[in-house]
Amino acid sequence: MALRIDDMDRKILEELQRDASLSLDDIAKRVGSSKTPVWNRIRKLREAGIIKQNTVVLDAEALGFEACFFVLIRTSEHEADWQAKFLKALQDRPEVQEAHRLAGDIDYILKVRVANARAYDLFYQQLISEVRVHNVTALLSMEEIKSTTSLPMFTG
Amino acid sequence: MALRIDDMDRKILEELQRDASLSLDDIAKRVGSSKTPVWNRIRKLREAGIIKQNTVVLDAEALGFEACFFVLIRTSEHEADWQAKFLKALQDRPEVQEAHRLAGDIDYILKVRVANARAYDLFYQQLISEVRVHNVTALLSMEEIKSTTSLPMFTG
DNA sequence: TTTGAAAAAACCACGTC
DNA sequence: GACGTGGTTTTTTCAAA
Repeated sequence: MALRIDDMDRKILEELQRDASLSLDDIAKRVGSSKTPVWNRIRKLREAGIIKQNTVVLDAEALGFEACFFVLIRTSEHEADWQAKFLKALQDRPEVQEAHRLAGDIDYILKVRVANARAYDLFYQQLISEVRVHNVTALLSMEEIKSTTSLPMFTG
Repeated sequence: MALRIDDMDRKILEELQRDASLSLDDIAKRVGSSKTPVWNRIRKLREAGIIKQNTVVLDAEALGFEACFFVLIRTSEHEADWQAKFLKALQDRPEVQEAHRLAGDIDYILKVRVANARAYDLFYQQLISEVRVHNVTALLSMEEIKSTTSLPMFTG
């Protein structure tokens, strides 16, 4: 689990984040190594869970998801069973792309992607009918200025 | 550009989102088709820009990114050159994973991933020294309840 | 859409340092 | 231990039917 990551690993991860469809040879060339060590490192990173998933990034708008909301939630309930129910509701809804429990005044933030405002309202109505929440504020995104899943490998 | 997407495309995209490392044969089996048509569809989806990127999802905590903030920004400036400068500042910072321009009271929301609270403060100080903002609220994530990049292909 | 064949890439065993 | 070479197997790619 506590895998030691060195600069070579970081370089490989950087390349994979940028383009996971590169061949081993290409990655090896870019990071200044060769096939086998790169392959072994990727396998280790995968087994250690550092690399969690191989996926594709899709164009949300082209697929009809034209609205994106950030939802700020305050609740007065903090009991375990309420939390479990709330959590399950979020997990079950594919519109919810992110959900965080927060410190401070606001208890939760969600990122919700839907076709349009109507679809958001449907989502919202269903959610509040399932779990009790004290206060909900929806922030509507007008423009996605930046969106990346990449983590910076060489912060410095 | 205006590629017509059918259910078979959607099934393929669903599989690719779940695991982009599957072989064509495996995908074909899962979606009830065979290699060549699946390959042709993927190529088209790629060329049409529906599939934007192949990437890996990494374990942020394992890589030392232990803090995640949502930053709400209000500004009094709405001129073009201020906006361009602000936009560039966000693009240039790898800590900023998402940035949206919002409708309403709050002008922008950012999602920022950093090593710790100290690193966030550094980021914050640098940002406000570069661009003028009226009001900034940082929401600290205590727990990532859900995180997915997957779009639901069969909303219904 | 299926078949199939050429090219490329992944995977893995062995030898080297 | 980590790296490199090379060979086998799988997969991708793209014919042609």
